[in-house]
Amino acid sequence: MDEETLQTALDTAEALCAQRGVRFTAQRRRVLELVCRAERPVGAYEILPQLHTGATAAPPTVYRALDFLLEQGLVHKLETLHAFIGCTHPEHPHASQFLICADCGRVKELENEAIAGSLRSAAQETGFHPKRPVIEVLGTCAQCTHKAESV
Amino acid sequence: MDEETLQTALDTAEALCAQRGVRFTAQRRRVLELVCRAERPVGAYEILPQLHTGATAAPPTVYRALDFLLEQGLVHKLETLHAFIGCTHPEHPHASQFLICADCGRVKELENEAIAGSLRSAAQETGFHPKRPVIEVLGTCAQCTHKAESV
DNA sequence: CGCACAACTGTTATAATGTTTCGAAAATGC
DNA sequence: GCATTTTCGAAACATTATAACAGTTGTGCG
Repeated sequence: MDEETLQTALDTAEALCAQRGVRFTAQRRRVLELVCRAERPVGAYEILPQLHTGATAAPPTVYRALDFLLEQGLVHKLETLHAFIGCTHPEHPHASQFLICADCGRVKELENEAIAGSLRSAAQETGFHPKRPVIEVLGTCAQCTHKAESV
Repeated sequence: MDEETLQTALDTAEALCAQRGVRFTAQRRRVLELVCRAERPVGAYEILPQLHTGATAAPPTVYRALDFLLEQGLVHKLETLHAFIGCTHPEHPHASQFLICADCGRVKELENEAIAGSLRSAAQETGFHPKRPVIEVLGTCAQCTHKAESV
C-alpha cells in the first residue's frame, strides 16, 4: 500500500470509528498502519516489536488492537496463514474471499457475490445459519505463474 | 460415526492406500480411527494421549500420521479450529466445504459444485491458479437454531 | 537368506501463536 | 472533580506446530 492510499485508509478508519462511536486510539491506529504498510499478510508477532521504540510490547497489546480492528472490519485475519491484512473496503460489512499466492505471498481480496450467494444457499438447504464464512484459496497468482513458465 | 461406518471407513482407507502403493501402518490406522470415532473435530493434542497405553506419545508422532492422512485425503484439517475430521468420501479428490456449528461443535461436509465452480471462475478471472481451497463457515446448525428458538 | 536402502517411529527440545489475569492509567459522563 | 468504563502494560502460561537426530522396521534385490 503506497503512502497516499495508506493515509486514505487511516482517515477512513478514523471516520468510521467516529461514526460508530468507538475509539480509534493512537495504538489502534498504529497497528492498522503497520498492517497496511506491509505488502503481505503480517503475523501478530511481526507487529509487536514495532510498537514500542525501546522494549517490545507484550502479545496482548497487539492482539487487543487486532481484535478491535477485526470487529470493526478494518483488517481481516487469514486463518490459513495465522496472519492479518488490511481490508480494502471497510465501509460496509462484507463476505470476502482471499486468493493467497504461495509463491510471492501476496493476497488478493475478492468480494464475489456468486461465491457468497452459492455458499449461502447451500447452507440454507441444510438449515444452517452462517455467521462468519472463511474462504481462502491457496495457489499461485498470475504474475508468479508467468514467471515460473518463463524460466 | 458408528462402529459399522467406522469399519467401512478403515477398510476403504486400507484399500485406497494399497491401490496407491502407500503404507497404511498400524499407527496411521489408529490415528484415523481416533479421528473418525470423535463426533466433533479433534485437535492433534487430543489424539496424542490415546496413542500409547503407558506414556503419551510426542507431538511429531501424531502430526506425522495426520500429515499422511491429509495427503491421502482421508482426513481434513479445519483451519479455523486447528482440528481434524474424518473425510466422508475419500475415494476421489475433492474440494469440500465445511459448515461448523459454533454451538454443538458438529461439522457438516459439503461437496457443492456451484460453490467450487464459482470460486474457480472468480480465480480464473484474475489469472490465479488455485491449489488448495479452504472454505469453512462458522455458524449455527439447524438443530441448535431450533433448540435456541424453543427456549 | 542377508544385506542395503528407504520409510517409518521415538524422543528431546524448541518455535510460533494465542490467552488469562491482575493492576495501572486514561478517557468519558455526570 | 469524582465515579465509572474503557484501554493499556506486564508477567505468566496455554496451545499448536516443527526441527533435528537417532533408532527401528519394512522392502527390494542379489
